[in-house]
Amino acid sequence: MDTATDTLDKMAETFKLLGDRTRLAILGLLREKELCVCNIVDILHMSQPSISQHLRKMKAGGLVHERRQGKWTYYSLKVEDKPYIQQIVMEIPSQASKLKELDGPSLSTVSCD
Amino acid sequence: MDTATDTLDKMAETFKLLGDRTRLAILGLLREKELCVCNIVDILHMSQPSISQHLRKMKAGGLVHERRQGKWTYYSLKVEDKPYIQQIVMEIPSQASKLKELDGPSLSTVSCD
DNA sequence: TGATCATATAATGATATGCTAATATAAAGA
DNA sequence: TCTTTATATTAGCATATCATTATATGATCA
Repeated sequence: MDTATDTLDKMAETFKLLGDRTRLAILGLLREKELCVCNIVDILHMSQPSISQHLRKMKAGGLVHERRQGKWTYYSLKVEDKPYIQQIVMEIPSQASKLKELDGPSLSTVSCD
Repeated sequence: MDTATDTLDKMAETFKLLGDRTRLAILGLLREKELCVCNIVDILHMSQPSISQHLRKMKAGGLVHERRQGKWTYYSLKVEDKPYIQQIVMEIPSQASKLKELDGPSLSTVSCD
């Protein structure tokens, strides 16, 4: 296996991470702001283990950064050092509307498309 | 499902296509020039059905264009209309060295990394 | 210390993916 | 027409992936 082969495999692994609707949605959310696991669970209406596993994979793949604070684990994008990945994350349709309730008064205003 | 959801799914499908080592290699080859199936089979040392199936998927996903001429089917990139995909294809490590034998005198010079 | 909250991990099952082997199609030439 | 060449398609199998269920860890607080 030469260097180009290694790079090809690494690229493929990264795109596998991006080839999932839920993970793209998470990246779209993290583009707006750092979030804890429970925020993402609430917003995407998915189970906690499922979100946790997606985040673990993306962390292993170097796409997100983890920060622990008390009971919470906060995740944020880690794409500054990866120009073409950053480009891709910018292309994800905005998830900003789903973040509204985090700033607003009530969870009852969550949009459920 | 809203429009953003559709787009998210489409993006995920595209990245699934890119999340395979063989398909990335094929795209890297097609970046250099249009190729027929048998060329790709020879260069990548993979079975004809496997390559054919990968090409079919990429054609379905709109990444490549098919042109039939006589016994041969030629494939080429179809990414001009997709800026961020085009960007990605440019990032694929060069496969140009593997194309040498197509211009050179003998197949015995094929590089097999 | 015991209870609760936030998150992680493990086990399981269903579906998806990629390769191979075998066969089908279709064009070109003898 | 028969054969060869190039490609496509199908079926089968092994592995990978994703969601769920159940359980574990670890921090906070009464």
